[in-house]
Amino acid sequence: MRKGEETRAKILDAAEAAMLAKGFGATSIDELIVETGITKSGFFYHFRDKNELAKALLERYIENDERIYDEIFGRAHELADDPLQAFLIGLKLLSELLSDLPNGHPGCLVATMCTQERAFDREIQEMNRQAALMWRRRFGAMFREIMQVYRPREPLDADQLADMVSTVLEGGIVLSKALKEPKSLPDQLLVFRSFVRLLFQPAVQP
Amino acid sequence: MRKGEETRAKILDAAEAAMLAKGFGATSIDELIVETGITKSGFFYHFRDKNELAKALLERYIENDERIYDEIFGRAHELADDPLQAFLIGLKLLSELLSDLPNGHPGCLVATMCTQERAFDREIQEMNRQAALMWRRRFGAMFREIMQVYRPREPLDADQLADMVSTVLEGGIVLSKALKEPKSLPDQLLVFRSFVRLLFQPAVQP
DNA sequence: TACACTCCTGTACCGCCGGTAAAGTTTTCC
DNA sequence: GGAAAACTTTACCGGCGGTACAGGAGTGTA
Repeated sequence: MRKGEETRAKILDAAEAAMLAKGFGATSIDELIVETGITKSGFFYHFRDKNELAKALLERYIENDERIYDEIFGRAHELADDPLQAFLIGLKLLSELLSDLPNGHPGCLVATMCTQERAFDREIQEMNRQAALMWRRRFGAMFREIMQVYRPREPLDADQLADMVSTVLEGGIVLSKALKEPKSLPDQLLVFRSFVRLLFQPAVQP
Repeated sequence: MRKGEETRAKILDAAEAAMLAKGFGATSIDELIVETGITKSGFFYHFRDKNELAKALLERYIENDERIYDEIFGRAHELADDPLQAFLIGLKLLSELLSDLPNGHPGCLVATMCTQERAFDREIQEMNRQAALMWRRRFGAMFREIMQVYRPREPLDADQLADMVSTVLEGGIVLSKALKEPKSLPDQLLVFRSFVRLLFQPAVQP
């Protein structure tokens, strides 16, 4: 039982790296079993087919993603009581974490599965949707907290602002990859951070 | 000659739709020739291999993309002399254009080829990079114009702001697809528009 | 009118890949 | 020690990307 999960994890690790680099279709089961040191039948013992693999992959990815956000914004809330300050600190911590990735962000599985949506079944598309909705709920709650203390200078919706976090992250990943500039992603996040600060901080001087 | 270009265009049309929907790997040449009403040999007469097809596809896509931006921001500059107003009008026009797409944005080829980068050769990766750099130059020039008239309230770099346009577009496309909410993309663009207005418009009241 | 050139079709073939089937073997855990 | 889990082995299938090459139809041109 323990051994099985280990092998499964090894397959998922290899698959995740390959899928993020080459996409779903270009990642062959054969290459995964070579990298994992397993036979083809061994692979199909763990996953009924490639779609099942994709599902397991996405599930694990989203869980990990949530864990990271929990940690970062949890830490941010320890460092500041004010909801705006906590959020700004969270964005900074996230930007620093992304800066520290040596080869840049490896890519977002949600995004790769969105840009290849018709290659996956409805269940996966629904998982993707739920992931995006969870991001909206998470950051939306933060913006609503902030709005109870600060009045935004522009009448923007908390959910739309929350979506902007996801947008900047997903867009920043794409741009970083296109430009081959890993710094772009953390930089874009800091630009967004400036916007948020500008939106909620009271106007300075007369 | 005329006939050949026509067939070529038909292949590219079918390929673009399929690639944006399913990705590169999941799009088979066989399905393209069925849709185009051509034989397999006929396909390989036009494109040496699948990578050649991808290259032609990307080239055409980027040209069209540039044309659209030329039109929209050209029109915006006709409607306002002030560079900030022109840019804000341009974003609004772009948002409206994206709102009018009945099934939402079909996806960005640059993004799909970035999220599957290792499936393509270096030439394509370089084309992608050049496309992102052109966006940066285009919007960077606009922000520099704006900055000659308005002082930003936060010390942000024109190129980073330019990249933010690409980020919001690419990220908005991903989010729209994930959420299955076509409105998200134009909405996110309008949120960004509010940020730009906030950044450059002088503070109201003492 | 003939030729050259573009734009294909037809046929036959190759190896990789996703997937199936089923029987057998080793490893792990209780 | 025995059952269940975790595989291996072998054999096979059809689809797909790609190659090779011969042939043919339509078109502009000398």
